[in-house]
Amino acid sequence: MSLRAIKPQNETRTRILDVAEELFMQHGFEATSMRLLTSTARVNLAAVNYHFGSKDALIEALFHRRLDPMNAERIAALDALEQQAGEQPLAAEQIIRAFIGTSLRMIEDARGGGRNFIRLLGRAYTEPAKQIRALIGQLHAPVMERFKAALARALPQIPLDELVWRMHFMFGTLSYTLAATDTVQLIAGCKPEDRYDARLLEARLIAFLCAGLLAPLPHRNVMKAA
Amino acid sequence: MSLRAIKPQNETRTRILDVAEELFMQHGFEATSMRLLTSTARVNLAAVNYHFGSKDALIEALFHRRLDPMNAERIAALDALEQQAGEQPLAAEQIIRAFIGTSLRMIEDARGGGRNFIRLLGRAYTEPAKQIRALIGQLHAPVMERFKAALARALPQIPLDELVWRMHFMFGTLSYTLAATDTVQLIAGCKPEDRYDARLLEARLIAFLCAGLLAPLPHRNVMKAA
DNA sequence: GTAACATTCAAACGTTCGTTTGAATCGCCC
DNA sequence: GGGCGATTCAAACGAACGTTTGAATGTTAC
Repeated sequence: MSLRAIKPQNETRTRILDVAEELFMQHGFEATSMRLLTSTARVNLAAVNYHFGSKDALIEALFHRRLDPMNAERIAALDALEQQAGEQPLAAEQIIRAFIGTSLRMIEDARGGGRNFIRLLGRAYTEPAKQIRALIGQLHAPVMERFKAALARALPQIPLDELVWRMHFMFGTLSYTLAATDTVQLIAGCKPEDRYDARLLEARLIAFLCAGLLAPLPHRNVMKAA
Repeated sequence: MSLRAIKPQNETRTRILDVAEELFMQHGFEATSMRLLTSTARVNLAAVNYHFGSKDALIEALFHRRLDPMNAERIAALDALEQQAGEQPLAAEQIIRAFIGTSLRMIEDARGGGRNFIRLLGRAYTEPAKQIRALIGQLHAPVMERFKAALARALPQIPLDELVWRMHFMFGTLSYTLAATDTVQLIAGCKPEDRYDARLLEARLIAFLCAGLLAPLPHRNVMKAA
C-alpha cells in the first residue's frame, strides 16, 4: 500500500505479449519458436504455458488485448458522429474516417507496439490457420455490422450487395496498405519519408476510398440476368 | 515415337508442384510438411529434395511456374493496347483491365489449380519469410514498372508519388479480394453465388478501382509544406 | 515465523521437422 | 542384353519443436 509498491503485477504476461507481437510480426506465428520468444522476453521457457496455457492461447490473448479496445473505439466514434448529426444522415467520408482513423493512430504508435500489431493484423486476414481467421472474423463481426448499417443509411442509392463488396474492397486496401507497405515494395518510386507520415497517408487513403465507394454502379449488362 | 509414347516426362515434378500449390494454399508454407506433401502426391519422401533441391527451392519453382507466364501475358496485353491506340493515350480503365484480367481469368480456372495459386499469391504478399517476399517483388518488378509508366502517361495530371500510392492501393484491393474472399467473410451479406462470378466481380472491381485511381487529389493543406 | 499460494526455474519428454544416404529399380542406347 | 545414368525407395540422421514435470524460489496473510 506504500507509494513505491506499484510493482508490476503482470510483468511477465505483458512482456511475453509485447515480445510476441514483435516476433510474430517479424517471423510469423509458426516460425516463431517458444524458445526464441521466451529468451527474447527474458522469461523462462515454461512461462508461456504457465500464464497462457499454450502457444495458440497466447495468440488469442494477443489479438484480444488490441482488438477489443480498437473495435470499441470504432463503435464509439460512430456513435458520437450519429448523435452529433441528429436526424440527418452522415456523409460517407465521415464514416470512413471513423473507421480508418483508429488504425492510423495505431500505426503512429511505433513505441508502444501498435504499429507492430497493425501489421500483424493485416497478415492475419490471409493467415492459413483457420482458427486465427475465425478469431479475427468473430472479433470484427459487431463493428462490421455497425459500419455496414451506417454506410447503407448514408448511401441508400447503392444496392446492399454492391455495398458489401465495396466494403470488402476498402477493407482490403486498408489492411494491405498497413501490413505490406514497408515489406513488399512492389512499385518503386514513393519517397521513403512519406511511408510513416500518417496524416499524408490518411489523406491519400480517404481520397481513394471515398471515390471508390461512391463510384458509379457497374453497367447492368454485365450483371446477372434478373 | 509412337502415338501413345507421350509418357509423362516430368510427372513427378508436376505432381509435386500441383499438390504443393494445393497444400500451401490450405495450410501455408511452414505448416505443410514434406511428409504430408509427398504422401499426398504419392511420391517418395526424398523426391522433393531430388527434383528441386530443398523445400525453399520448391516454393521458388512454384512461383516461377505461374508468375512468369502471368507477367508475360500482362505485358503483352499492354503492348497490344498501346500498339492499337497508336499515338493517342490509353484510358486508365483499359490499363486496369489489362492488369486485373489476367488474375481474374486464373481465378476462374478452378480445375487447373489457377485459383489455388492466385490465393496463394495473395497470401505471399504478407508472408513473413523475407525470401518469399523478395522473390515476389523481384518477379513483379518489370511488369510493375511497365504499368506505372503506362498509367503515368494516361494520367499526367496525377503527381507521380500520388500515382504510386494509388497503385499500391489498387494492388492491395486486388490481392486481398482474390486471396481472402472466401476465407475471411468479415462482412456478411453478399450472395454466395456471386463469389465466383468472375465477370460480375470484374465489373465491380473495375468500377471501384477506376474511381479510386481518378479520385480528386487530397487537399493540399494536409500535404507536406513545400 | 510459518503455512499457503503463485511464480520461476532447469531439465527432460515424446514428436515432428527437412534432409541425407546407399541400395534397388527403371529406361534407354549401343 | 548388358551397361549406365536417371529416378525411386526405405531407413535413418541430427536438430528443433511445443509441452510437461517437480523442485526451488518468491509473495502474501495470519
